[in-house]
Amino acid sequence: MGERSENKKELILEKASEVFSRKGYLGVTMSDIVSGAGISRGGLYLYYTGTEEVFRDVIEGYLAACRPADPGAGTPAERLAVFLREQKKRILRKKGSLERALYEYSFSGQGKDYMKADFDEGVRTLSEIIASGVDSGEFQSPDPVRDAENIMYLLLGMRIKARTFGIRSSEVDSEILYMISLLASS
Amino acid sequence: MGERSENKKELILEKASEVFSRKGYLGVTMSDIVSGAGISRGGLYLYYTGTEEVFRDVIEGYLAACRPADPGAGTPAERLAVFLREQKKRILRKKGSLERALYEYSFSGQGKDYMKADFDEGVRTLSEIIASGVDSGEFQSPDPVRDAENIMYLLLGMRIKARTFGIRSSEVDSEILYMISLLASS
Amino acid sequence: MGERSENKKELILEKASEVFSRKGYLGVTMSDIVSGAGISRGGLYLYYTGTEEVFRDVIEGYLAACRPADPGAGTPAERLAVFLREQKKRILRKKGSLERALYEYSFSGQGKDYMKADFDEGVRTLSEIIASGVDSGEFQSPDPVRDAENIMYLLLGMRIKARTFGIRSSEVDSEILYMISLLASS
Amino acid sequence: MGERSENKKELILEKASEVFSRKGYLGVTMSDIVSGAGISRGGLYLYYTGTEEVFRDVIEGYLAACRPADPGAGTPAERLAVFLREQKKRILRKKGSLERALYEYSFSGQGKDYMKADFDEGVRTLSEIIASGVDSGEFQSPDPVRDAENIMYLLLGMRIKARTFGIRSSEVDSEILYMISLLASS
DNA sequence: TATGAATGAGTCTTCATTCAT
DNA sequence: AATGAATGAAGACTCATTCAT
Repeated sequence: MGERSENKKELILEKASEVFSRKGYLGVTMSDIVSGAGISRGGLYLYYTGTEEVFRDVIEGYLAACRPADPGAGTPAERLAVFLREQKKRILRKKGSLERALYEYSFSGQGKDYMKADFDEGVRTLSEIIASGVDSGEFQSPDPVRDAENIMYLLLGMRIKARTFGIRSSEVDSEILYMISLLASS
Repeated sequence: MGERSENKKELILEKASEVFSRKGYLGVTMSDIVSGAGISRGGLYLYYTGTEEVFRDVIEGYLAACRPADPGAGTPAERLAVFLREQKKRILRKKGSLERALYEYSFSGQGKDYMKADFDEGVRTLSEIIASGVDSGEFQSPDPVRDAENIMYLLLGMRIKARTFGIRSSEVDSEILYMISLLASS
Repeated sequence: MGERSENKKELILEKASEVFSRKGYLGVTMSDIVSGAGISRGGLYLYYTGTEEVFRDVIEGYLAACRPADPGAGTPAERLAVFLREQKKRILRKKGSLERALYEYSFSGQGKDYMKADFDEGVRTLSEIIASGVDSGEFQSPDPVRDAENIMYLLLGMRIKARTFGIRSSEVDSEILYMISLLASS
Repeated sequence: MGERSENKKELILEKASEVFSRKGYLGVTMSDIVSGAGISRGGLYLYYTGTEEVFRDVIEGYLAACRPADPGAGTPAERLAVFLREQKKRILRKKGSLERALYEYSFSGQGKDYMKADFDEGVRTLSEIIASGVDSGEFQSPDPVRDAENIMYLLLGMRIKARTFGIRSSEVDSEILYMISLLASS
């Protein structure tokens, strides 16, 4: 029955993820989550005390899935390419993207700061890749952390633009190439 | 009478601006706007049909005030400095900032796309400055529009970060110096 | 319109009084009060924030109406008779009695202690009557306050009995005669 | 099995008694009873059909424990003293007192009338003690039943006062001494 | 016997919007 | 042009009760 609970939670999260993806965070009601999740109004409260709690589970799953962008293996250039490819996917993702919900939640200022964790994690991974690239002579960067932050700002900006007035795949590519060109030791 | 109406609208917008600044877009109710604006519940409907219409007037004023970043005079380097100084102010602004409301509104996908207009406007101004700098030999840039977009992404990313998990003045400065260094013809 | 508000409040209190009288305090919902008071669900909240607030207004009116048991004029024996006659009415009252609601509210321990105020008020009035009777030689009482308390306990006990398993008018009379006989200076 | 059932019932009643003592009758939910009684939600329904049925078992045990106030032996004065000492205990009892729940239940008018049975039982015991005291010349009482009822009203009033706005031990003593003094054949 | 997940009705509360004045 | 009382439709949450296991 712990088993059954987990299954139910899975179902709820699946539906909830779809809802948060479609409606963002602030506009989502318990009813929204309930309808279609094959569960009753009251039943949802057996698993979650409110929308925020549901959202936390959903967003943690989402961010965890976004994260493993660094294989940890390969040359720095390869690792960077993998990282940026994943980021591009995240920027362009239509279905199931929780970016809007994430921003609405973060703006609301309540609860955990997933955006900060996400940003910091990106900076950490990226600066490590850049630093090792500098060591190997593949990259040039007077300040790997600064360059990592710089790239994260760019990616953040593109994610926002993608969710509001859209972005084309080619635009993302263009920016990515630019980032790489700056790091490439000429 | 038309006169008096305009005065009333001014009053409403003033209060509404404060409310949207504090609570974002989605969480604002007609009551929020009414209370303190010196107008009655019903009276608000004589001027606006709902929160969205109020918001549109508010945000248009806000964005207009953010815009005049290019004096149009001076050397390209000076014009760029002015532009970026204004952008920095906008990023760091605490009181009266409508960034959160703007993003929530844009995410919601209804109505006019203020973010696109704002972004495009920035790209236009900036690319023009860069292009003239290239002409004068002050700047180097193989593709002024691309560089302008690049800078706008960075600025957008910083605005978001500032509203969610905070940004320090020195971080903004660091990024701005970096942008300038890239443009400077070495 | 202050006028209209007051009228509306009157209407609400009238209906609410009937409801509290019939269902006690704990079982009463906002819906109970709303239905029949000629007001909408939401409308009630314009006047009261919840059942407790309504109850307070209702019970204060009720207790005020129960109180003026002492005319303050006449001989002590006459004043005592008047006081006890009023108390008897209160004990036997069927329609509109708020005793049950009062006890449920007092038991719940939240908010103001109307029972204590009511009891103390009774002791005060009664002991004053007895004391003046002792002065005039009509009554004998070694300790007027003690006798007043004694009588209030009896009355309280009878009120409770009346609301739970009933009391007959003759039983009340019998007890009242007994009280008087104890005070009468033989 | 019947054995085991009885054990389960014991457990339920123990916990339920604590709950009713703390929250009265009307505010108690099945969840309240279930939690801590070491029984499941559904399991409770195997023994009881709802809170009222549980309450009936609980209150019957409580009243039975309150009752054996008359040892049936000793002089009438001794028996009276024992009776009143037990009543005083009941009035002042803090932990485990079910008076509030009893009144709430009785007021609600559903089900058996425990208060009546309790009151009548008291009158019966007391009038019998008084009558035998009159026979032996220890007491004087023109109407033992009337005096018994009188005392029961006083005790009832004090129990109520104790549960609502409190009573001091000395107040109870004072009233008890008064009762005795009235009965004492001068 | 026993479990505890699940249901759905009921209650509280808020809010956009209307309307008589 | 202006008021603010009033409405009714959501939305959040709780609870007695049922039911598959």
